[in-house]
Parts: sequence; C-alpha cells; structure tokens
Amino acid sequence: MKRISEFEVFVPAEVGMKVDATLFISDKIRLEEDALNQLKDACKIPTVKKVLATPDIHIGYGVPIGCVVAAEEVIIPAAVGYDINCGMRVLKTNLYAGDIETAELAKSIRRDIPLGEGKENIRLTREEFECVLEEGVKGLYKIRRKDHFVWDFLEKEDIKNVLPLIEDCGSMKGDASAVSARAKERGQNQLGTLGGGNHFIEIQEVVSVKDKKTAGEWGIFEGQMLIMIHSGSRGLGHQIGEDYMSLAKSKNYGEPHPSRELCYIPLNEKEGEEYVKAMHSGANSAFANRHIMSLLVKKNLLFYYPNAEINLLYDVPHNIAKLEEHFGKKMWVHRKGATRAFPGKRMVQTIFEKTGQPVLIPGSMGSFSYLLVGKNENEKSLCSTNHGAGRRMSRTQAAGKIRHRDGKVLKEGAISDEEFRKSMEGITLICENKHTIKEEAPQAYKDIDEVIRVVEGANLAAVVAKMRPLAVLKG
DNA sequence: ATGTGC
Repeated sequence: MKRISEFEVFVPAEVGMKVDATLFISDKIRLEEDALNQLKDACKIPTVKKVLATPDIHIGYGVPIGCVVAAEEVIIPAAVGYDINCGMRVLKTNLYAGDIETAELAKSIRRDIPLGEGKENIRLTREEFECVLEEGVKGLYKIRRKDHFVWDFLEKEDIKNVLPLIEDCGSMKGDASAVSARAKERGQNQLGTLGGGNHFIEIQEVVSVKDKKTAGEWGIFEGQMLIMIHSGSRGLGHQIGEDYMSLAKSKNYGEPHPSRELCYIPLNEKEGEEYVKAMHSGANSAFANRHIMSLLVKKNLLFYYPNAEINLLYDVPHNIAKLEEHFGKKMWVHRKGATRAFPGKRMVQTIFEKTGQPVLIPGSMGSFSYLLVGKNENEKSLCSTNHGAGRRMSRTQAAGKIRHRDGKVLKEGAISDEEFRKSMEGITLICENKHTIKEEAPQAYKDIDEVIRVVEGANLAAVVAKMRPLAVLKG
C-alpha cells in the first residue's frame, strides 16, 4: 500500500488480483484489515476493470460496504448487497425548523409508518405488487385503490414533475418473473415501512449553506426544515439477494470465485440476465417504498401545517449496479454503500444539468448530515462518492452483549447508556427497539466530518449544505 | 441489511 496524498491510498495488484485498488481515505480513518482483504478479493474477479473504496469503507458480506466495483460481462450480487437499492431521499419544505414542533411531528409520523423489522403496511394484490416490481414509482401511479389516503395523494401528484427527481426516474427495467414467490410474499405488504438497522427518518435543520448558488437552484436555505428518509427494499430485496447469491455459489462459472462469499455470474448466462431483472425489480420496490413513505410524511406535515409546501429534492440509491460508460468503455458499475455523484455534464437533458446531481449523505444518528453535488473531477471514482459515515464498530461490539452458549454475559457493549444518552441530548429519538438502538449510536460510526473532508479533498463531491438532526425515527 | 443462526 502506498499513500499518494492526504486523501488517497494506492493498493498495487498482488497475486490473483487483476487490477489495482484505490482507497479514498485519510490517516485519521481506521481501515479494518478484513475490509481491505474484501476489497482485494473484488480485484480478483476475472473481468474486473476498476475497484475503489470510499472513506466510509467497512466490512460487508463478500465485498466491503463503501466501495465501487466495475466489471465487464459479469454481475456480482454481493457487490450490490442484500438491501438492493437501499438509498436516501430528501424532502424539502418552505418552513423554518425553528417554527415547527418537530417532536410532535415525529410522533405523528410514527403512527403512519411502522418502524423495525418484519413490519407491513400498505397491502397490495400480487398483480399490483408485480406492477411495482416492473415499473417502480411509475407502476405505483397505475394502481387505483381507495382504501388508504396514499392513493388519493398519488392521484393528485403530477407524475411528470416527480419522476425526474428520482435517480433512474424511480423506474428500472424490472421483471417480476425473475423474482421468486418467496421474495414476493415477503415484500408484498411492506411498502410504506421503514425497516431496521441503520434505516431512519430524520427531521433536520439546514445549519449552513456552503454553495449558495447550487443551494438556491435547489431551493435550499439556512434554517430550513428538511426531512431525510433512509430505507430500502426490505424483505423482498433481501430474499432476491439470498436467492441469487446461493444460486451463484451453487454454480461453477469457470474460474474459481474469489471467496466463499464473493460469487459473480456471467451475463451471457441466463442466471446473470435474470439477476439483473430481479435486481431492477428490487430497486423498483425500494423506490416505491421511499415514495409511499414520503406521502405518509407529507400527510402528517399538512395535518399540522395545512399551508406548508413539501417537495422531493432528490432520491438516490446507494446499493445498486448500473451499466455506465467510463474511460470510453461500458461497464457494470456496482456501488455498494456508495452513491452515484454525477456532475452536470453527465446529467444532460435533466433538471440537474446546470448544477450536477444532488448527493445525499447522512451522518450517524445524532450527527450532521450533508447535501453535496457531483464534481467534474470525479471520473477517477467512476463518478461515485460515499454513502454515509460508515461503521467503526460492529453491532455486537457497540451495544450487544456477547453471550456464551450457557447464556452468561461475557462482554458488555463498548458504549455505555450514559455515553449514548449524552450524544443524543437535544434530539427527539423515537425508536421501536430500545434494546438494539445503541448499535446505531454515533460512537459506533466514523466521524462524518472527517469522511466529508476526504470526499471534498479527493474531489469526489462538493458540500452544498450541512444539516443537524432535530428528531429521528428508528427501527 | 434481514420474519437476523447450528
């Protein structure tokens, strides 16, 4: 390994690696040895073209979270991850956060959005759900029901104005026939649910605007109340990941796979094509899930503030693979815990042509979040940046008691209740599971300000505005 | 991440 600059480390190809790797990381950020090994494994995929890590890198399944893997001719389910199209969405309002009873609003939102694992909300028929799997948010608009107010909200929305505010217009080329019945069963009634783990809904205040011009174009101002949503494809995406990762493992596709966890599928095989269709279906479901949640948030805001305006700023996936052209070559760019950060020149004929795409980066619960924009100089990261702060402690390390088989507690979590309480002072916290919430403590994550310093220093993206949390809803 | 695992 060789440090090239304050923000960049070069990992030369070792035996078995087809390409070098690049890490966008500073000395202040600890790099787990296993995460580096997983990154090296990704470099062993036969047709891999580029592998890089963002400063939020940490251990994942097969491939680290916080990395980009670009390859030709193969698709790599583990480089997308289990939560297909997990992503961020920001809703902007015309309100000053200081004028709003944010704790009350958060409590009210909770009544409409189930938090935590295994929850269901909007019930669909199999046919309706398949329509969402194939067309995403566009498919949602085709559903005509009357049994929930979200359908009335959808009917009133102008699809032409909404779809361009979602990456891929909230609709990838899905195919319900590539999704197992089990996956559909798990996901069919889960639209409009948050999920668990690091998923959240946060009411935030814009504390500073760094790029006034871009912020102005986007309708962002100091003191503004924003609502940030982080969620994914729930049980559906997880089952799709499981189905295709076990399929990939069971097959022998030529050269040995880099690790037991890291399998790839050639795209000239039927299974490779099928995974892409299933992945798109999972992505569509996640887009629809975040869209439904936005409407549920909107209803609650309008209940308290009938004259309020609330509009989508943007919706970005951070667990997805896409066919993109880089360095004159078309390749499958897998972003796992990484966000596309297209500059304006890659957003031609969209409303973000002038500014570049909005990049939505949450900090950990209780810390700042950031709104950024893609930079012209970020081709070296395949126009990608990080997706968040990134874990620095495992879940069990943070809060979980590591138990011996006989039930005796061997080791207490690294974060005390007192420490946790202090880090959340002044923030309304609404959570489903008080026993696991410390897994998401700010102390369990890297320092978001340092991560963002690397992102800007390495020219991956530029800060437009910074937000602080006022109220947070968690699983 | 996940109706969270032998």
